[in-house]
Amino acid sequence: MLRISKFTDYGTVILALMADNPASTHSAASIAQQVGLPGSTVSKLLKMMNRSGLLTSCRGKQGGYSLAKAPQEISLADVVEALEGPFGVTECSRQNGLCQLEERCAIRHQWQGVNGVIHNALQQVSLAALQQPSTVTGAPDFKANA
Amino acid sequence: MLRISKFTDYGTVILALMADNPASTHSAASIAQQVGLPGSTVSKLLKMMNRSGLLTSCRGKQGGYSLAKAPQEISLADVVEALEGPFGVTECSRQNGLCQLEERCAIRHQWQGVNGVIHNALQQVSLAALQQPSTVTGAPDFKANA
DNA sequence: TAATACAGTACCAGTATAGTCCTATATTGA
DNA sequence: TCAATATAGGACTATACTGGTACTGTATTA
Ligand code: FES
Ligand code: FES
Repeated sequence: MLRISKFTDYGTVILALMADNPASTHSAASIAQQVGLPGSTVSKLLKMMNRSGLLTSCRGKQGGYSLAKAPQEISLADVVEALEGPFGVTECSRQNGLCQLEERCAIRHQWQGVNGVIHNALQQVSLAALQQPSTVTGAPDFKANA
Repeated sequence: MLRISKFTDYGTVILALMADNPASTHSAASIAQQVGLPGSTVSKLLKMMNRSGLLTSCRGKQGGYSLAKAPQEISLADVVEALEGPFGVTECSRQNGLCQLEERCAIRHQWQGVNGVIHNALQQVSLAALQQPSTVTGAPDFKANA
């Protein structure tokens, strides 16, 4: 399926929650409780997003996580890449040498174009946009002639 | 990963090949040979796409598959849906009752918007467009304000 | 120094993916 | 009629990924 993993989905939910109070720090436990997911899962996600640079962390009492950047500057593309690695709609559009058809494939370049378009789409949706109701609409504008 | 399956990728390669000769019928064996994939795999894909209505088939000698519609009228979205089922970027954006967060999730609606945008993007790329070099470009035009 | 909270990683079960194989059925042509 | 061709429809396998859990270690602070 052309689908993001549940983890990434959860990640966006968590980040959206944190974006409500961008200044304060949030502990894994409190986030888990608010969002209704098992603590261990939330903890794992926070660790991953921290390692990818989306969050900053502090240990000890009063510790927790907070957003590394302003909500306007974190996009869905950032979250996807943080939790799922390099962006690629097809195996082939992400990196060379992964697809056995690469040599004789006539449409590889086209998929890379599609990949760019979708990546771009996700880049234009920030955490801040997620908080506002129904801001994400509109059809993409292609130069594809057909 | 936000990625289509290899099968779907292969499917587009096969359809693009068939779109070169939209009129004639192509046997599974000849397609496999041209595209460089194992015959059994190609056969499976053709059967799936036939059942989804993308292709028409004819058995017996001189039999084979051909496109059910003109190359201009078959989009990447069609192929994805034929081979991967209903379109949904997130578990939740596709159907109700699949995600445990549904009730308290603040951003479900936003993901559905993103889903629509991506679906739309794939709908705008047809088999005919795949054949031409570098026709797929351009950034999507969002109303998302951030 | 004890409690808190993150860091890292290993682990497991369930599921999806990619690929193969086998039997049945329809069509054609000799 | 018969044999060859070619699709129809599954069942089946091995592998990889996903979602979720558990455990050990380290930093901070009251
Ligand atoms: S390069 Fe992989 S299918 Fe085209
Ligand atoms: S409804 Fe599933 S994460 Fe929002």
